[in-house]
Amino acid sequence: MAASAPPIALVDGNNFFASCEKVFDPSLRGVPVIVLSNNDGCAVARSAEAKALGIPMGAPLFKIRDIVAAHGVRVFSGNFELYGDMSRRVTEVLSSFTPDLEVYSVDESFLAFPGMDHARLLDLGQVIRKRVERWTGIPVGVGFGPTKTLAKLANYLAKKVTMFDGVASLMEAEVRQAVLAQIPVGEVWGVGRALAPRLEAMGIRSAYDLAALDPRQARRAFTVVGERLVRELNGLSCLGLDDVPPARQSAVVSRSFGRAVTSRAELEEALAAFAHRAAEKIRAEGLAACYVQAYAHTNRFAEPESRYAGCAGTTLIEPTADGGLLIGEVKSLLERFWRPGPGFAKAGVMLAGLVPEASSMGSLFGRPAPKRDKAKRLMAAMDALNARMGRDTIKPLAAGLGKPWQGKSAHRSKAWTTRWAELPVVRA
DNA sequence: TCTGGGGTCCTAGGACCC
DNA sequence: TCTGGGGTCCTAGGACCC
Repeated sequence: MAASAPPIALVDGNNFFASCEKVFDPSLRGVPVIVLSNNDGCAVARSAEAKALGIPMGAPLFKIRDIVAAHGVRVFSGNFELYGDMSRRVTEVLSSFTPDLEVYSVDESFLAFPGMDHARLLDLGQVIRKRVERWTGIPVGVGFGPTKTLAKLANYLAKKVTMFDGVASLMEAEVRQAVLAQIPVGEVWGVGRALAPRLEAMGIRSAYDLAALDPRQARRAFTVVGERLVRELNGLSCLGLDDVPPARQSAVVSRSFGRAVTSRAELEEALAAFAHRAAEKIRAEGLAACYVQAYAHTNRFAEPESRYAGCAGTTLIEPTADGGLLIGEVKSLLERFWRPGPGFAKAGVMLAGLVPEASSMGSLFGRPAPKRDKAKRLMAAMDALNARMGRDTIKPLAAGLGKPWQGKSAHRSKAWTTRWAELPVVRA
């Protein structure tokens, strides 16, 4: 056999958001738990017990009220501050195993183990599971493969097949031969809603069928994405491990409203709040934006005749991360697409064309340097205070005090780990 | 009554230039 | 009558991911 590719592990949290809630509330053990998206809209995480009740991923809460009531399902509003912090803790534990780590999402990381003996991988996987669970309280699954795509598939098996006890490996070609035919093609990482039916129409039903496709044919039918899929499934690594996260290209802040917004002043306030938050995000990464866009639309499930979507964007004279300036921009953008009448259900602000702040050296037409520097110091002071005292300790008035447009969040748990006032209390 | 948010990559097609 | 070809850049939109 050719020198095989170094093992890659995919480690991910089981039912991550639901597990985070369980860590801090012992009464949730053995009980069905769901976590809702923003605005208490859909179930975005389900504990094993909730899955067993047949609650589908992404189910709108109003459609599962009956199941929730009948089985005493515990319902939580998304507490993303908590999940973010728990995610950071899990990553910290994982980095005790290898420096070669890519944080792929809030609940998933790829880890590389070059030179590791394949025979020892399953044991290593169990050690990882135990350490993460003991140190953070979060149960995880581990999948090993010579490529990211195969590591993802192995992770799928680790969860799906009880016998694997949370750890599986697809390092060996013979194992893949035996197993891939059992996996529906739609489970392959990168095969989504649109691609799966097209593949099935071609008679490609399993991961095995897809792996057997001629890469050139895959490219013709499904672009380079398809070709890469086929190669990755055959153990040829096309997707490297990014241990340094690539610089972000855009930042979006958007929200669904708690109720339809019909007042222009309210919509303007919401957009200002989003612009403020988006500016905060890019400042935290030392970036500045060259382009800003604002948008708002009515309920996307409404009758087509009554729908309206407005959107406007502008290129900035000089890159900026100044919240005050960006708030001014979105206000004038709103002027371009505002329309009285429709009740807006959701709005958002996008900052794009992000560049390192240091490279924004101003322009002939930009603001004079002293004014710009003053704004910069103001932003830095605000960020420092908010970092210490908690988000929105201070914020621009334009971003609103009342927030009548704010989404629903009726079942929020505490920010147990990130706010002093909400620290759990232990009684002996 | 009630249906998330935040990203990336890829392609097609138009504008523009030589 | 006849009306190039190729490259680049930008944007919009689709698909995918979690």
